[in-house]
Amino acid sequence: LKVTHQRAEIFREVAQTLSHPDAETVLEGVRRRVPSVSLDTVYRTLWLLADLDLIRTLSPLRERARFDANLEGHHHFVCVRCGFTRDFESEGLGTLPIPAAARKLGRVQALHVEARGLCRKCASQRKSTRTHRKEEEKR
Amino acid sequence: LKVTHQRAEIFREVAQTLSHPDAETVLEGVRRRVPSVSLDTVYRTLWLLADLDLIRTLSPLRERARFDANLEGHHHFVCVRCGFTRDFESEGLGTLPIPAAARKLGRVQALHVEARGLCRKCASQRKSTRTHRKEEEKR
DNA sequence: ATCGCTGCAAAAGATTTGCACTACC
DNA sequence: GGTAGTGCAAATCTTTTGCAGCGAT
Repeated sequence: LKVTHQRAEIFREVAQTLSHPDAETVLEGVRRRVPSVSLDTVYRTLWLLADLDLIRTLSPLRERARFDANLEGHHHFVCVRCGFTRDFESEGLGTLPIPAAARKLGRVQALHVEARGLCRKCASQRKSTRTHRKEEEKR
Repeated sequence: LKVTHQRAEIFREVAQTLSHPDAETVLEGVRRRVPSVSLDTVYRTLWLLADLDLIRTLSPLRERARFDANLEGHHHFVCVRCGFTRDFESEGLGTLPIPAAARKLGRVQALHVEARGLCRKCASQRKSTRTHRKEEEKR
């Protein structure tokens, strides 16, 4: 597992910005220094770094758009292995004050809490592959 | 703006499940009752319903994968208009107890708070189009 | 010489769009 | 008859994969 020029620059690019860039944006940045890098190397490297836990993705899953008809009770439990997602409600969370640090960044309209972990099923099975959401149980 | 058979069934499908389905999954469900519906109608209808605020998407944005090298301070401010996203930290949020309702769904490893709202720039401009993240400022 | 890494090009997957057809007021 | 909604097929966009060449051990 080598620290190549490309890999170093790709990591540097993500590490040095505050903007949570997507792959395309990382590519633009890296190309200023390494004009020959290709988008697929960026993807490969980003997921590699994520596997090594050197970076994370914003959303814990690699996802397509998902929809939700529950307009209340806006907190979610998400299984980081299989994508199982359910709403939950909590008194305590409903009344959280908006943190000052968040307010500095803009006008906050709502706080959404995401509880990440393993659903019951995955917690008992524990394998190690990164799974995709087709395995999610549906009700 | 009509309530067609398809639209009613698509809404019903999302409203009746707890699983936050993606478009493909909605299609499967609706097809049991309306075999002729097509995937593009499902998409069109889902986004229509979202525009009407009858349903929501799980993530506030229509997004591609985004990456993050900050492994601490895991809370995010997200501008629902332009996608501007920044970390923020907060003492209070770090010590939140894990809600019992979440614990029922699985083994919770961490709570992530997302503060949704309008960034400073969007808060001053206020237009009404759904925007995409290319407009995000990058630093 | 081998093995992993890269770039290219093509493939795959997800979502959107153009267009002609249908249904309804 | 006109307008909005649908289905189909093709287009687009994002991400992944196969493969051949390259570079470092």
